[in-house]
Amino acid sequence: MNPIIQQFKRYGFLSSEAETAIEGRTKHFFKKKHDHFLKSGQVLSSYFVLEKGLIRAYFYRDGKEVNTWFGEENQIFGSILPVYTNRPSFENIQFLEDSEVYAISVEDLNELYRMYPELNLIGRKIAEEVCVILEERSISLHIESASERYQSLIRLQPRLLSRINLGHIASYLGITQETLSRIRRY
Amino acid sequence: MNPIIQQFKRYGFLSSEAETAIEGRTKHFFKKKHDHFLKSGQVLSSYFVLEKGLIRAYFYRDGKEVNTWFGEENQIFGSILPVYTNRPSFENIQFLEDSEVYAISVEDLNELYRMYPELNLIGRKIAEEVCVILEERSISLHIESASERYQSLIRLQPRLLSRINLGHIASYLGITQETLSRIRRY
DNA sequence: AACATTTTTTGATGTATATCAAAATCAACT
DNA sequence: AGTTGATTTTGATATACATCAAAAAATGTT
Repeated sequence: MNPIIQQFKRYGFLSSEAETAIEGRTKHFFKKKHDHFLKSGQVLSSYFVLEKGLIRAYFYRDGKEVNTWFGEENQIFGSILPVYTNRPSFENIQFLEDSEVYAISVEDLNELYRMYPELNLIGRKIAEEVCVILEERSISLHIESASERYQSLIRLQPRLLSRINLGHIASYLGITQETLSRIRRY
Repeated sequence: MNPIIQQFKRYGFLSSEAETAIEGRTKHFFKKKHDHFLKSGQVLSSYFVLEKGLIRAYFYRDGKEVNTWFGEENQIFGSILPVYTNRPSFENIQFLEDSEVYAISVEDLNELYRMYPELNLIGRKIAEEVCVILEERSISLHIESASERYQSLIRLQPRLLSRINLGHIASYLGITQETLSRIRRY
């Protein structure tokens, strides 16, 4: 089954008509390691699911890349900003491994919301779950030391550490790679 | 007009039946400065609006209070966590001025979502807007220095500074009051 | 107005993390 | 297996911010 539909069904009921409509608008494609999904400011991003693969979201600050999150299999993600404002995201999304992707564009999603208002319950649940995740992330950045943030990451997304290099992890944690190296040495 | 309804209408259409149902479930009350709205873990929080007043949300860390956000007039807020999970928030909410409040409980809100599914569009929009705000907050904590975070606060919520003491502001920014004082001195 | 309480500022010193430079290790390719 | 480039670690030093203590200023109360 289309993994977007599979993810949607975790949040609420989907009529078979809505399911068919989503099916017809789902894009399926493959990307190579280092490819970009979205160039910031170019394309409206959308919700998507990795059947297989790994991605990072990042933006530029003083010419340097800053990672904001990582995505693995069996998650639904995308930028909320374009869904909410209909404007492009400032985030770039890059594949860190060869990946198989199912995606739905913002335009299609908004049309689906119009045609099948029942989808708004699922959209609400997804946005609410993202709020909870972002709240935890803010608190972690607000009060935890570098080493505590690293421990939190190990606890919450342990598999990431074996798939992503330490430079990317350090950037996500908001510290330098040197500091992360020293933290790991204990 | 009931300011909860007023806020809801900023996000989408509300049928007159739904409006009446919300009206009937809205609680209206007054609170004194220093009162608490919710004690964490006790009561399920809800969406609410300040007709007049000022609040802070905070939690405890190592016995000390840490502020997570402030709320003023003409905003809708509450913790998403209880709405999403139906479990109490870890946050405490305290009034920083004598306040007039309109509120709707999580139980009532969830019943309204069931009775008037159209409300899910509004709920989705609200959650999506909160996502955008939380994303900005995370980025601020991720990459900005103490002084930059202070400047961002001045830019985004200038009126807060004249209504809230510097201890509360410093806690919100994730720095000590002494550091904030030195930042302000330039 | 005088006193008590709260809030803000100042000073001295300590600590976590950044920066810069280089070495060591690992991975990829021929 | 040897060479090249990427990743990770190590060392020396700098900086932003914390901590502790106290003074100064502002605010509230009788």
